[in-house]
Amino acid sequence: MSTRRDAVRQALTESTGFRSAQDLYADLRADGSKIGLTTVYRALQALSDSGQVDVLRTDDGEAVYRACDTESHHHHLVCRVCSTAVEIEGPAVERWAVEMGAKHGFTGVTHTLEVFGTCARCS
Amino acid sequence: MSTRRDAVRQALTESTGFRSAQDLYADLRADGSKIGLTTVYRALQALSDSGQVDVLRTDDGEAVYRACDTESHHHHLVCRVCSTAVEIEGPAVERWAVEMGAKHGFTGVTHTLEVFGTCARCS
DNA sequence: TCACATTTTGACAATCATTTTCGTTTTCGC
DNA sequence: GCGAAAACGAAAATGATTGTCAAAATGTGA
Ligand SMILES: [Zn+2]
Ligand SMILES: [Zn+2]
Ligand SMILES: [Zn+2]
Ligand SMILES: [Zn+2]
Repeated sequence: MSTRRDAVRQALTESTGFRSAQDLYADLRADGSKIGLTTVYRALQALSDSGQVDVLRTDDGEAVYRACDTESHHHHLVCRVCSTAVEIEGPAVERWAVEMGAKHGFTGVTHTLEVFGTCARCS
Repeated sequence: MSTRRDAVRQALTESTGFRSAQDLYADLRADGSKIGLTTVYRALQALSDSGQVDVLRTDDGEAVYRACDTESHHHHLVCRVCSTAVEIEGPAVERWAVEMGAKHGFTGVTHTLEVFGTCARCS
């Protein structure tokens, strides 16, 4: 892994919430890095492809990323205000999704699930 | 509701799956309508604002819409190939999301949840 | 250390869905 | 019919993301 990619991973790790490529680019430049926007996008692409970071879309379609503690399947409880996120699990939901798919004849079932709210600090 | 908006709603109703604004625009023009792309976007905006259609984002961030049978809260089982969707419900999931939010001090909890798979016909 | 192949980088241009603008057309109330 | 307000649509503007391509960094064997 190159130095640049590590810088992006690092910047992401320093945040508890989800950040966009543009956010990270601004952060890195503000810290004095000469990294280019294209490189930030490439690093995030590689990191998400290898499952090292999670991606989700904001309401307006912008992609935001997060370096989670675990790489195993999980979901997020995200603050609508500051975007801070908590990793959560729901075994029952996992089962429900698969059952629902089977019930309607769907195969290769997967799912996306995010919970939003306003965190204690932002309330 | 104007004639144009109705045309958009109609085009959406004729499909069992999710369609993008661009898709609907192409469909309508193909049917001989002189509708403009801007109007399609405005109609979809209004329809989703009033809760008459559901919206979700594809992996590449494009917004896709669907005129569902019910306006009450529900989720979708979507075919990855043809985008056909089935409306599904999961009372347990609804409770789980709220509990999870409360457990971490989040207020005003909502959630997004979509199940994907390959439908029987597309398998 | 040196020449050369390979990978990474970043400035800039190109895409493409979506939004804005703004002048024109319809619709509505009277 | 008439004027105000709402709806339209063509064209320009936005803004995130991707493609291009030459320069810079890195690795490798001699
Ligand atoms: Zn995560
Ligand atoms: Zn918060
Ligand atoms: Zn299908
Ligand atoms: Zn729900």
